[in-house]
Amino acid sequence: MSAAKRSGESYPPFAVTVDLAVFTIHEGTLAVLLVQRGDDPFAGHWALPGGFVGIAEDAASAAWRELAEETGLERFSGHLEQLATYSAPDRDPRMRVVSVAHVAFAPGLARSGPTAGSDAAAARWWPVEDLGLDADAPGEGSVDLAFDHADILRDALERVRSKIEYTTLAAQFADEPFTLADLRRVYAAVWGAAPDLGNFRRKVLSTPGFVVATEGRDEGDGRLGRPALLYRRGPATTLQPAMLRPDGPPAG
Amino acid sequence: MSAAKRSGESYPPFAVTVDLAVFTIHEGTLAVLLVQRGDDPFAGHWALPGGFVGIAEDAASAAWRELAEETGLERFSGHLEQLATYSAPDRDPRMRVVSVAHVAFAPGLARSGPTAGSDAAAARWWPVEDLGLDADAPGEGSVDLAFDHADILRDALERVRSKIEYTTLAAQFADEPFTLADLRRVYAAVWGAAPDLGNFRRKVLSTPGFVVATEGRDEGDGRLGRPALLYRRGPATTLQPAMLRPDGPPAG
DNA sequence: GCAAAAGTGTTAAGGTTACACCCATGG
DNA sequence: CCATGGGTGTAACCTTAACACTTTTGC
Repeated sequence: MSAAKRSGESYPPFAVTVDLAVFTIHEGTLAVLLVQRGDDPFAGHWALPGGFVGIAEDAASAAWRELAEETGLERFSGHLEQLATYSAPDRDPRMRVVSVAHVAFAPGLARSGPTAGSDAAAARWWPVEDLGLDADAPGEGSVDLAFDHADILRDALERVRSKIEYTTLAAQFADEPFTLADLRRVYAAVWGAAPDLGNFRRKVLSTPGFVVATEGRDEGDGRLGRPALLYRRGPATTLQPAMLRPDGPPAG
Repeated sequence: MSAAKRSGESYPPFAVTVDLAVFTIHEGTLAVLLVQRGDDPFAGHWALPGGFVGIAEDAASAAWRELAEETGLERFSGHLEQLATYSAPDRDPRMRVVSVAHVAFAPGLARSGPTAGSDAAAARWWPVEDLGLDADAPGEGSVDLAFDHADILRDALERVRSKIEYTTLAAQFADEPFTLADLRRVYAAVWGAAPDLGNFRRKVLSTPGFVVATEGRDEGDGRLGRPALLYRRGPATTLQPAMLRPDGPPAG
């Protein structure tokens, strides 16, 4: 190894890809973008969107490029970050592929339709609860994903769930301007349980720069009840102390 | 892109390496293992140990293998985890290399000498404070590391510093059996500031499974004062709520 | 007025901070 | 008996959890 590194000898060639777990909130539930594979291996199975890293770009650039292609959005306004790298030797039967997985999320992606610029056979937003990721036994009632994408998606989900605990990224899921109830629904969708209303407002409003108030009120057409104040995302990035999930983070 | 993926066309070939940021506590300070490069590029510069990922192994296996080779230890008893992947196109002038960086730490590594099984030109433990990582301007008083290893090391340091906040991994830095003062010195070395004595003990002892008491006492030879009780690592992995650093985590 | 949704208050419990203080041991 | 390090106690403060309650709107 270092011998090869020092002398510039031959080294094993790899393909390097990025895979994307793109989340959005659609009709109150957390949804992830999946594409259906046309060819073997795993023909017909659903998979995370992704593609090869080009010879002159880094993984982050490749991820941004794929994101634009798959979502059909020129300017993706949300958040993208590296998750982890998956490198099991048998993860792709055709060749030796190392995948740098990324997590992305943004508001309202599901509205414009995912297939706009996608070159996949089919693409759709799946509510994560319909994927049966928590079930230990795959098969019944669950979608079995291609390659190791179920592992990646599980890790991505946990990343998102924990990240909104100690950062302000939840606001990235909300369409601007948003009400505090909208923001709370983001937490409810991602965590599966809503934080206490009163404590939630206090937390958000007492964190400087989490949200900034606007002049407007939520004057919906047929909506009931008192109109809520509208907010935009503020400059703050971290929450301290963290917002706690109603049931707490998983052990381990 | 996905066209290539679907049809099995040609793809850009990459070299994939692992780089290791291996930490230990040596004489009360946090130290990292670096190797001195013998050849260009960056001949004479210090670098993180690492090597190519083999064609039949995953990145974690490669990291464990390198760890054993570089530290000369057959059974590495500490902790190893993936950090992130670094993939800038120009990070290695010779070829297109993607590196999956890992973080490792264990107690007492510096005692046995790092060069035992290493194939590097030279290897030594560097106190992290001597590396000048915090300085924005490299050069004066700081070691300039090869490739993007200063970036990797900065990220690795922040990972370790934050990880001991909410996990019991600090105990992985301590030789068993250890006193609570030993464990507190781990936090002091990693954070650069010691947590309050009384609060620290209460926190550790009130977290079930962080440490387990032993029968023994610390009966040193020429040591002064009251002998401390000795503990071993317990089965717990997470701390909740987290142990807070004296000055708090960095913003951003 | 009534239902619905937004927004405010209140109190008990528990954790943290920042100390001061006491205990055991070697010289 | 004194220095040294180990170990305990405590009061002010802050945050959270879990509610009950009030306000504003549309019908």
